[in-house]
Amino acid sequence: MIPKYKPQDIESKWQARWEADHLYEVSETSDRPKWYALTMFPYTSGDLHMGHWYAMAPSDVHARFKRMQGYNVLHPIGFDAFGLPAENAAIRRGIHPYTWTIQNVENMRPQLRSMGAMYDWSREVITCLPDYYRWTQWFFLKFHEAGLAYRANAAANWCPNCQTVLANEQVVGEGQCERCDTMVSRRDLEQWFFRITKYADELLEYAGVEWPERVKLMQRNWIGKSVGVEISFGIDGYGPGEGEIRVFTTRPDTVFGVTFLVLAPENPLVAKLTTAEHEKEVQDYVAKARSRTEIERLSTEKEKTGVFIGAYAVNKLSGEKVPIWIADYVLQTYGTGAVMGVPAHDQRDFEFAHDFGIPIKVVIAPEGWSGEEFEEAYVEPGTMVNSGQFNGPHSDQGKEAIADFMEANGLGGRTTSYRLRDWLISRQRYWGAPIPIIYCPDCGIVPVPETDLPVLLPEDAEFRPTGESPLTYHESFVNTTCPKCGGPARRETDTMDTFMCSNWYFFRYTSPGYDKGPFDPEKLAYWMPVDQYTGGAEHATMHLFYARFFNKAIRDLNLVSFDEPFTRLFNQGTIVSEHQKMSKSRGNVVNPDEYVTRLGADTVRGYLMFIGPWEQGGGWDDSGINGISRWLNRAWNLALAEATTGGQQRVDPEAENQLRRQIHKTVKKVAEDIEKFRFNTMLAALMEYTNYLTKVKERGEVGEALWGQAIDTLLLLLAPSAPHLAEELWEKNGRPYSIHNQPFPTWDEALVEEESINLVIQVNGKLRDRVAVPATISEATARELALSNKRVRAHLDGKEIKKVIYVPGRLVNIVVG
RNA sequence: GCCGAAGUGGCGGAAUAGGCAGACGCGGCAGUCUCAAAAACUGUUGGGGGGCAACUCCCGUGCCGGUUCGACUCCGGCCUUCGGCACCA
Repeated sequence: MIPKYKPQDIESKWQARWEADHLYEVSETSDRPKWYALTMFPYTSGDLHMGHWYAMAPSDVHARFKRMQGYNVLHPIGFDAFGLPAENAAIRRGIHPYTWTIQNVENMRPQLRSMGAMYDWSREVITCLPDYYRWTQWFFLKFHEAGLAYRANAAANWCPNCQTVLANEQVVGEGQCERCDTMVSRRDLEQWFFRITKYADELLEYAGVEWPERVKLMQRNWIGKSVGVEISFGIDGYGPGEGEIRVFTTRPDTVFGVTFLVLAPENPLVAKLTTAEHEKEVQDYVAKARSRTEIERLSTEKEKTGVFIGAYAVNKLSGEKVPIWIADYVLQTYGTGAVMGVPAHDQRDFEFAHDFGIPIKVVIAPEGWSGEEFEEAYVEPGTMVNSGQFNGPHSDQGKEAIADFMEANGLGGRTTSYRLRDWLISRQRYWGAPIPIIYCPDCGIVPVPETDLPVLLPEDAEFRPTGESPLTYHESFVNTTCPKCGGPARRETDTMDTFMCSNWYFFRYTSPGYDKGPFDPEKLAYWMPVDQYTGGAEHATMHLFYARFFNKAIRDLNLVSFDEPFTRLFNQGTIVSEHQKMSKSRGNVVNPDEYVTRLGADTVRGYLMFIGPWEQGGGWDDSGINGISRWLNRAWNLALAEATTGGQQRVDPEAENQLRRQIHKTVKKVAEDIEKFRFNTMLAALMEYTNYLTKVKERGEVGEALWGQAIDTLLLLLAPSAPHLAEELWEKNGRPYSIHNQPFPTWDEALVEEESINLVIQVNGKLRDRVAVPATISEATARELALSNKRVRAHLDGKEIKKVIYVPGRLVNIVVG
């Protein structure tokens, strides 16, 4: 009698055993090659939900596979714990952010354990604890020392009613505060930046890494490198040296076509140049523009808006006077905060000029153009016209000629512009790592000495909205003494962006208890860089980009020796529920616990892998989960069944031969699919294998030895995906503990190749018949077979055969006229 | 809007150096077991037409067009959905 498969009885048992045996704890002394398998650590926003499982279960399968392949695998876990949700929870529920966060960690730990992942829990990292953020602050000091950190003015969302700074997420609807519905405005604050733009060019390279092209492309577009020319325009009424407007353009060849200039509403020149009669209108427009989001401002869909400020610029090449406007589609943060308007050769300028009655001047002629008006901007290259001394050549040469001329005459020069801007890390919030800076009335900006770290986040701060950073009102925190002169001084009250915490958690995993630095250099040298990083596709630009910058910055501080932190990257898709990403804040989370209780973790792991390609994500729908449950049940019964022949029935050598091929084919498919994260087809192959074994058992044509080998292979192939079930069956079948210390099966390529194939026969590309033939069939035989085929002949019927196409091992296509 | 992906049966999906569309699973239908039901197991299942029948023909991968002996796959143009857009993480 075969015992029933009850995941509830076996899963917690094995989890406890593995942990007691320290099975998944790793050290640097192994003689196996190292493999660092990293999954993006979860944010402590509440309970673990299906979205977390979707990220973590398949990556655990991959890590387990690598372990069985013979690697010394580090697969750590930790918690991203600082940030806005904890502060919101604190305000809403009146609990301290620390309490709320740690409660969530306590809830998530057993949930994570219930997944049966091979995490090395001895290396857990929590970013909101002082022994961690001490080093986050230390890195800030190093960046400051190296000139990578600086202060500048930057706008923040400001709710005039709540008197507080709002995150973008807290601005809802048409730009209202999520708490009180008041229209949000922008407020300039002195804030800290990291000079990420210094690394813009290096960040465009991906030396020695295997990343998906689409992620690299997104990051390259995020950097937005564009090579062009900065051109100086004079200002009417101002003498040389008294004022100029610099614009950035990639099209210097069109400079004679400039009929207006547009400044960003925030451009400091606006106040200086606006004439008295336009002042009211300009001020109103600037105020309106500042309340709009960048996404709204840059939309090419909406109607163009802008106002004339009353002043004129002078085109130094043509000597022409053109009006100066302001418009919200020009951003102060990109280029020079000013653009030249060439309506004939830029579609956005064309529409702007059309709407406001500005002339359109053609300077690049399309082929065959004879002076007619344009219906839309002509953005392609062409012949230079209406451009004074530069008339005649192709615009590609004109571009260079004009750039040369400008450089020679001091009117501008070649330059490179980036869409990327420096990273604003200041947050006017409580729940983050305090920025370790002191402001002294005498000495100015003074970094906190390393020996005084960590700058502890005070527990008793007022974190409800007040109008200032919460720490500002904490007197004993703010008031301190200057480390330089010993006089009274004030602390920086802003905290750091949580992306700074997540920039280096994977370094910390290599030596989590280390207290002489952020990490033990020797252990770091052993484990880093990360061999395989997996995480949500939504992190393609921000986290993954900041972490690369961080790595390069600390490399230049001689803290690490490698250029890229993550050698291989895989971004899984998003699991959606109610048409949106699953998240606590959206209230659409699905709790995995009830499924684990009812069907077992192995089933949930399998189902999440089976619903589709991991990189695509998909909607949560549990209607198919029983299929996985049933399959694991079948595998269970099969593995514990009596050997098929029992020594009585006759062993059929052909059946054994076929089974042997099936084993090797399945091993190959499973190994290759796990390697490439194609978990859905990996499981499909295992199901087919299970179905095949069921038939083999019914027929009873194979001997005990081979059958035992077939079942062992099944369990070993299942081990990464269903670790508890595989371990239990391995033990029940008398194999030595643990299955997770066994090598992954290998395959013999000769046994994978098919002996016979189905030759497809087509007429004019349409399938007419399939014939089983030996894989070694010759072309002549295949053609002959096709032409003499009964079904084919019916379709040839008197028609002329034009040609016959033969694809070896696949098909014959007969083309008739 | 911009950047990046994806659209295939009733459903999730499989198949791309261009070569059998629908693997595997869910659901449905029929059957076995049962007093009965559930569970489990077996068979069947893209749509339409013809044939008593073994069988056979036509249509079919978001939409429109193109390249090719042959297109889910390549090219051009749309539509829809999802992720990101710098203070959610």
